[in-house]
Amino acid sequence: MTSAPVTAATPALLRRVNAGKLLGVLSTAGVMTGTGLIQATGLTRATVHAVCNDLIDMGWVVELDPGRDDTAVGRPSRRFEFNSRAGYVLGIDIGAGRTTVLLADLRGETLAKAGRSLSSVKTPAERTGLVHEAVVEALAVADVRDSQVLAAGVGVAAPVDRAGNILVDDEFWRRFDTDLGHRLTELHGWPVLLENDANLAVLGEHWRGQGQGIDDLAVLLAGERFGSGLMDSGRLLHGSRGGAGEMLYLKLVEGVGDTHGIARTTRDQAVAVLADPTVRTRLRDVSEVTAEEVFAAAAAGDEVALGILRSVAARTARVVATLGILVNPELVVIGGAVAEAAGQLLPDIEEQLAGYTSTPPRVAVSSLGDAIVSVGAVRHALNYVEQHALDLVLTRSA
Amino acid sequence: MTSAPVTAATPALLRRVNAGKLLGVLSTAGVMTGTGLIQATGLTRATVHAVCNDLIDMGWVVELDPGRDDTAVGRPSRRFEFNSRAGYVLGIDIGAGRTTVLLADLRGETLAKAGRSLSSVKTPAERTGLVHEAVVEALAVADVRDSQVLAAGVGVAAPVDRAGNILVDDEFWRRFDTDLGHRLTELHGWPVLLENDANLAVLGEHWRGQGQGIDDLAVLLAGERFGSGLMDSGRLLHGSRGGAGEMLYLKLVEGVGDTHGIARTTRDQAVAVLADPTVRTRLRDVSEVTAEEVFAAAAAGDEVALGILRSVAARTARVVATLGILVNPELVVIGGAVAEAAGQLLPDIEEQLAGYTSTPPRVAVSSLGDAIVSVGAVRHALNYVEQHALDLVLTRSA
DNA sequence: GTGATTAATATAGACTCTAAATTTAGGTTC
DNA sequence: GAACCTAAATTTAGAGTCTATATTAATCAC
Repeated sequence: MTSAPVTAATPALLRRVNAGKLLGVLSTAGVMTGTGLIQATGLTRATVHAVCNDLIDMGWVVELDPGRDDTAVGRPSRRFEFNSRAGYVLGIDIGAGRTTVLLADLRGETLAKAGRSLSSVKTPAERTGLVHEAVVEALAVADVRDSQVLAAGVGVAAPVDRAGNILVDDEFWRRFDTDLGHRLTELHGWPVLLENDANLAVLGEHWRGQGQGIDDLAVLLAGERFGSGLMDSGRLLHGSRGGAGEMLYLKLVEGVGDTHGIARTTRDQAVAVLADPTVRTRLRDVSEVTAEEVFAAAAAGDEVALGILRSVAARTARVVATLGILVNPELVVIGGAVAEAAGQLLPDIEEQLAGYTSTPPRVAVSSLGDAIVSVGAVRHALNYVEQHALDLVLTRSA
Repeated sequence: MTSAPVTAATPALLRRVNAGKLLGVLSTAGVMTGTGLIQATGLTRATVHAVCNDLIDMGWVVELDPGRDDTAVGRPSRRFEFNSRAGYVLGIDIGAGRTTVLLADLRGETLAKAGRSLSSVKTPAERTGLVHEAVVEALAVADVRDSQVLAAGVGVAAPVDRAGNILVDDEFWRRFDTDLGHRLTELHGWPVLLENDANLAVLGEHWRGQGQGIDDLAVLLAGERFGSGLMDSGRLLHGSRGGAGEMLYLKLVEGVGDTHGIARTTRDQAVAVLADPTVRTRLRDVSEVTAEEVFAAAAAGDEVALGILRSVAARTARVVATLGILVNPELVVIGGAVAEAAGQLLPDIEEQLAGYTSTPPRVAVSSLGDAIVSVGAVRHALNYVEQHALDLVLTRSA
């Protein structure tokens, strides 16, 4: 009835539980004394020391010179610190036009970043090759070897089931390498954890973005196409085929009609307006009509641009409303290529949103920029490492 | 890092874990021998016996006369059985027009059922009074006392947060007694677990309905108003203010426009059609136009009624499509007052659904009838009991 | 009855934790 | 620099839990 581990509970399980707890405290706190750990965990000194010795042997914890925290009375404490260099993780974003690789230590601090454009990619093999190049570059910058990488989180713009399989249902994604994960493992040896990009985005925002401390959270990737990642009670929603957060239903939403994101809609509307030669706007002066140009013109007071943005905001509000009502997050974070500029839209979006529900979610704009997916990928990899910490054998060279 | 209990793990935790595991096996299996439990849990005979003795002392398990399973060789085994009468639970559905109470044993078998019409209720106190009456009746029928009831699950048609608070945002619900839970606890003494009715419906379908074994599940209550309960990976979605599954977004969905359910829409469309005196249909013969009459007429081949149902099916398909795409359940179960009749709509709904997504959820009609919420309420109460089994003190009179 | 078979019971040992007594490594004070 | 103070480390004893193995018990077959 009560949930229980799969195997029988033997005395060794206690040590495992307590080691996990202690490691959890150490991984989020800084340097800690034995006494500090006693207070944080409720364990006895004898146990704390025994567990710490185990963790030191395993390589997860290092012991510093004895010392004290200013107040200097009594025998100096043993001081323990999480060994954030016991291993490394990779966070890889494989987008339509670009791949971004982050290398991080076990605290999630970024040690290196590398990227490659994928816009000219023709075959899956080419794409894998460029990802490989970026990974090699990132590892080289930080002087980290493959054997020290404990896991890699990889985000792709396709549904991914809970087992990490890329599910391709439409023609577009058939051009994608669904075996990407195995290829990377073959090349480098580390475990590859595939996940949908919007799902990783919500992990990223929950960890290091606007959604910190908010366990009912949605992220709306709003660049060229709308996509969303959903979190309820701190847990990522997946759906039966990895499709949770899929936005195709927008075709059925009045005033939306398709899954085009903010950037694309802004561009399309600008082009449509400019087709009328009598319309006067500074948008005529730009060499190419892009969303950025429209945002800039609006910021400069151009009435036509402002009108377009009002319309885009109204449309976005409807998207947020549907998500907000059905899934009921506390906060919806708007991310993706246009996130920064989308700040201009916020007041309009919030105003419109109030018209659809009396309990609208809060809306914020991502501060993670184009790293939103790769940061989430790092978090995804760290989750895996934390889950398996006591089973992993570290390469003790670190 | 690894999830761990709040308190420090002491040797007593092992016994707790193993007791929980053993109780879980016993509560789902029937009579089990010591050897059977050894195989099911991986524990040693010594441990199994020690734990069983504990559980017998606590009242959760009863020991039968030694005996054997046909194959008769060797010393007879001790035989253990989950004591499904160690306590009882209530499942209470408080709907707009009616309250239904189920009394069940700890295996979830229904022992008594009672109900009261709430259609003439004017005040919260009256409603509570009628619920109380129904509870008293159910307990009396099965000769169960309040002190033997371990928990009651209560479903209401309002958002309920994770702490069990009814959240009233609109005027309609202000007429509801948001303090209902405390009133019932005062009256009877047992813990009251409030939950949204559609959320309970999905628990019910997952437990004893069409959704058994399906962990990504949605239930669409489709009677007078659409409401939904969502489950991802076996876990109920709540949202930040208990609003997950809220259908108000349907106002924004083309071809839907409001949250009216199948019964109401069917009725409304029939009335609209009949307003044209030139239309010939057997619906003119009925004394009052109801959804049931339209379904019956359609079943009898009435073209006008069939046309209405096609339209209602198309509308319902859009509702299912939005849910199915965004949350991606494996199965959507249609429940509520019209569930049985809605079987007629299934082929149309499925056909339309295929037009909206290439990976539509399966659609089924609930077989739990009007007990869908109360059955879920029983499951909700049982979940609570299982969670707290080893902390509860049973009234040993049972 | 005697033997075979299966399970219960008893005993010894290992691992984990807590709790309390003892020792240690610094400071401070005179 | 010796005596004292303090907080932490270390040691020791004890209790709870599990496994593993040996012993005993109950039943059936012959």
